[in-house]
Amino acid sequence: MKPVMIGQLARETSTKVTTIRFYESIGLLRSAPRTASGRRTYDASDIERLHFIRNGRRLGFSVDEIRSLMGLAQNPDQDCGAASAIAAQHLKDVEERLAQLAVLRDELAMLSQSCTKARMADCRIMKAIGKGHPQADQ
Amino acid sequence: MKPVMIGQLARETSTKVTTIRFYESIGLLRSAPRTASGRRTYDASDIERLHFIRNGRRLGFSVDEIRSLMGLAQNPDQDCGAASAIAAQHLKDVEERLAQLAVLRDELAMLSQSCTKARMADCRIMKAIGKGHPQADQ
DNA sequence: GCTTGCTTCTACAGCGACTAGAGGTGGTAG
DNA sequence: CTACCACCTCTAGTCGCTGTAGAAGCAAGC
Repeated sequence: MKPVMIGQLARETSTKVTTIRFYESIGLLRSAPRTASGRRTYDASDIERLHFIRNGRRLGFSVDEIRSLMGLAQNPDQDCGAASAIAAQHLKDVEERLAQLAVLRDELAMLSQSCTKARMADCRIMKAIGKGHPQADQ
Repeated sequence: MKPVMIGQLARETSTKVTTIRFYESIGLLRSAPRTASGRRTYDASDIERLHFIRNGRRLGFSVDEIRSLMGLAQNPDQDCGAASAIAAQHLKDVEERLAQLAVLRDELAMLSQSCTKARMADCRIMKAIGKGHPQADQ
């Protein structure tokens, strides 16, 4: 019930103090009320909100997406179509990156396998990376 | 044989002009010799070098890794153990990211599936992201 | 009341790998 | 001669933080 200071909030949400201040500076968290000596104080709703942000980030949502989601939550009676659309789009993005990364991995695996422990000048890895033009000495 | 200007180099390597200048500024490309009027000129070896850089980047190597690889290539008689170590490490990193991303995808897929087209206030997606603390109104 | 040591404060710079823009010069084609 | 493009430099912005410097607040022990 009683308000906590920034360090306590940081501990409870596994967030760095500097990150909390950063979130405030970009308007993701409200401007926290201050004590007489200027220290930020937080209540239960701030903790909740920061949990939401951190979980959102952990799930790979951008700050802007999180901002949108929290904005949508302001209208509790609206249906959640917009929110689920954001989540669906994000899932699609992640799936795409996953596919790209898998291609990359295969390419790198081939590269690594091709190594014959040669001299640098004959290294297949170097040749593979340098491809695009056959080697022209000098 | 004849030297080319930056635009031509950009076209041949599918690189933006600004990126080429950026690579020069960070020492990834040499300081290109200039014409009388101050324009950069490039020869075949620059094209080759830039191909190497672009392919390396496409494969996800960091600029520093590329720098190291190109540095190693200066000693053509050394064996390529160091180069293949860089590649192997990078492959490992990619595999790790891939695994993390797969976990993320699964989590997001569950999230998306859980949507019941409810009011925002009852949205399961929002609740799942906000987890960490049960909702306390106000 | 003084010191110690932790927490908090502000303000700003830095990361990586570019990208974009402003504002200007050089060279050439019609 | 003028229009147009390619090129130049320099600076700032992107994203999501992280780290630093230097000052001040605050509780506890002596």
